[in-house]
Amino acid sequence: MNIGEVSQAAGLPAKTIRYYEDIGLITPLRGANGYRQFTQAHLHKLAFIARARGLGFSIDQCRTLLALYEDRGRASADVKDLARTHLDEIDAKMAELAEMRRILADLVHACAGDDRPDCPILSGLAAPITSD
Amino acid sequence: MNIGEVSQAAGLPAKTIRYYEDIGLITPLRGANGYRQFTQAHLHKLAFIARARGLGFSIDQCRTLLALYEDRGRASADVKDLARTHLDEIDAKMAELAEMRRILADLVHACAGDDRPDCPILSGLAAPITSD
DNA sequence: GATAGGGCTTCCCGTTGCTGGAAGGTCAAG
DNA sequence: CTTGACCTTCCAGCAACGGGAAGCCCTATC
Repeated sequence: MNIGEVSQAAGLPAKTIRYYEDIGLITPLRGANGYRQFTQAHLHKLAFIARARGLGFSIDQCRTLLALYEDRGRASADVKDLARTHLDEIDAKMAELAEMRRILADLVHACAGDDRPDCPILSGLAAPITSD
Repeated sequence: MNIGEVSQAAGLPAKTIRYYEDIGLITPLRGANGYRQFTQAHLHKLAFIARARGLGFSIDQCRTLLALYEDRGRASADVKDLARTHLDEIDAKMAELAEMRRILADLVHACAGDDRPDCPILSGLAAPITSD
């Protein structure tokens, strides 16, 4: 397969696939014309990466996941550890966003949003909300 | 004030403040020795930016917020629009994270996490979960 | 006056994960 | 033979800084 075809099949832009080759995630063969040649195994790997990325795993985590995937002697505990680490990262991000959201929603709620200049949002940014 | 002092007072790394100058967010004066000279007004602006960044506003949004802040004739509706846009962005990110979290948590839950190689997490990544 | 230390300056590279674009080779169809 | 869709490489850039080098500046101490 050429890159266009795997791109379609894996749901990844060709640019991304070239990038993945650059950083050593996959290593397609080359045809006589210099075109990259992908096998079903390559496609399988790319789809694997695409899904892992879709779950928010970093490229480095994907690299580790791929290595575990291809290591038939792995312990599932290792995979689970990695996944749980990532789950914690997600939870941390969600908590951070929730906190932002909470404060921001309060400010938005307090703002009249009319044509007058008084704005609790700007005031809130100009000085932290002191509750005394 | 020198950069170290405002850095402390605004809670921003000196590097960040220099960067903000680079991109035109603030324009401190310069002393005879070439050192940046910050006024209380500069500090105020930096603290404003720091809080806006803390709420997740992009640099560009901060630029707009600053402009609105300094425009005494602004309409609070403009501020509210921007804030609401950002609120929507936060909601979108949270939804995306929640969806990742949901799937990932399922996979983690299904994984024994022992020394055997069978791993639903890897299987789930290798092929999407088909419920038929 | 020399020296040590801290703070300040600029400059340039690295990060993450790509994306866009230019300049050019290749291939199949008409 | 030409057109157009592929493919190739390389270079640049995004956000929002952070690290570190090389080199002034300022103050304190001896």
